[in-house]
Amino acid sequence: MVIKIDEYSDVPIYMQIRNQIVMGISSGELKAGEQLPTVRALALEIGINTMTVSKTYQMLKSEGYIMTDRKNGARVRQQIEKTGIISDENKNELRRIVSEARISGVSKKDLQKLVDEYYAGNV
Amino acid sequence: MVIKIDEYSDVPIYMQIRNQIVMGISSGELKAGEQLPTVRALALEIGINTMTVSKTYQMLKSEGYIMTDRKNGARVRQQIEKTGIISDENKNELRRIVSEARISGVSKKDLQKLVDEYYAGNV
Amino acid sequence: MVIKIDEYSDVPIYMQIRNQIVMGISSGELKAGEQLPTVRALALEIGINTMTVSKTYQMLKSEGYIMTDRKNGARVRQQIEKTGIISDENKNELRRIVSEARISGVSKKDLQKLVDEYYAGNV
Amino acid sequence: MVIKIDEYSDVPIYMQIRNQIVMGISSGELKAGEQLPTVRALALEIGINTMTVSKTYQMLKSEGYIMTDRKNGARVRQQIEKTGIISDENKNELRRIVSEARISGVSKKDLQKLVDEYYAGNV
DNA sequence: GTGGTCTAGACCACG
DNA sequence: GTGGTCTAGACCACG
Repeated sequence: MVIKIDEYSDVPIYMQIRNQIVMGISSGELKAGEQLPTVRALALEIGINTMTVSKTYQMLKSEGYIMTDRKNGARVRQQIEKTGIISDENKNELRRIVSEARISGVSKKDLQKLVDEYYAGNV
Repeated sequence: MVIKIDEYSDVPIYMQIRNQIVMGISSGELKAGEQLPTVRALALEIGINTMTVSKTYQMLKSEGYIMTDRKNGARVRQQIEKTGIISDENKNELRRIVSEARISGVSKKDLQKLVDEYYAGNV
Repeated sequence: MVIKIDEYSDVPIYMQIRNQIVMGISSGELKAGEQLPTVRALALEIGINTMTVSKTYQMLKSEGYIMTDRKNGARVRQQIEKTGIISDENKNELRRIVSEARISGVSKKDLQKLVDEYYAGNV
Repeated sequence: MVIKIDEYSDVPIYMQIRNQIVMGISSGELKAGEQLPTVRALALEIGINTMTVSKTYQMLKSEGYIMTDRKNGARVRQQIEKTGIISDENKNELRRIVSEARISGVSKKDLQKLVDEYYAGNV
């Protein structure tokens, strides 16, 4: 899986990586149990500091998306907890995005289509 | 329209206000041409620095949501440009949210329902 | 509140600080809403790097014990969520400690007395 | 006695094994003088490196929980020293756990009940 | 070889 | 002035 950093983005690098990995898991590009690159390898590949990647992995770990062990590096968790809940923060963000789209004249249908695509993972 | 600041949120205050005004416009709570409170009044009401509100208004203006004139203060724009486009940033955020929801076991139907509600503005 | 670091401990520094702040909140030494020292001030006082203190504050924040904002620094949260639950990790640790104490010939009464004291916060 | 490794835990494997053996001794599941599996056998059973088990046994030996001889392998010690003392580290950990539980709204009674259960060994 | 921790130092946005 | 992010570099325990 290829991680791409947008250096002009306001989203911190460690968060950009985190988001792409989460989207990779959701789309199936990253399978359960699959090995992630080592901290050093990913840092080298992206051209950033190992601490930054480390921060990403610790975040993903505390969120329950991945597990790390010193022998094998990081792997996608086999069983990610299915709470069935959308966080208040994400609801708020979703509402903001939908609102902005609506004002810009985007139809509800187009929005729904986008959600469909992202949910299916064919992006 | 009542603005509520979440002091626990990581979203900067000026952005929280901006988002609530945008959502107000989308839902129809704020009509086209409607007067917004003065920077000073809003700052006083929320209990924050006038600079922060000023930053919000400048942002809303540059985004084309509101217009300001010396006589009447800030008003919601009559004609907000309908580009029919969702920004790449918002698409990315939407995809992230959908991905996280999907992994958490939220059904596509529930997601679509949420989008419906936010689009309709009955929140 | 005075933070003391044991440099010979296996517990990471950021965790030692975190633990002492949590115990301070529990004992009432740190009141709800009370200001914590700034990242820089605490780092200087303890003689460690600001990053390490920053890590502590971010952890306490994500755990819901404190809140941070750029204007006022860090403060103990007013409302800490009362789940009424002891984490599996803590249960395991507790069981380990009780087991070791029991083997060493510590009476159950003495253990209970210790729990009493720690619960009351008179330490 | 069955040893179970939690691969998601931050506790090192050699420590997880050590803790389970100590808890086994405390609960009576492992009797004084009882034979422990050989390093090789246990490593094979758990599916880990022999070095890791070896580290566990060395630790248990230096702590006075087991003794090893060339002929019989490792055995639970007949006379484990009853100092009647809880180490400062364990006291600190206990205090941390009690503090976290208290903040979470766990009653002292529930905590004491847990200590009772762990002390009795009916877990 | 792996992730985890820590330092010294820097720059940034928010307010 | 505040917390947040990032770098370059180092050392450590685990396995």
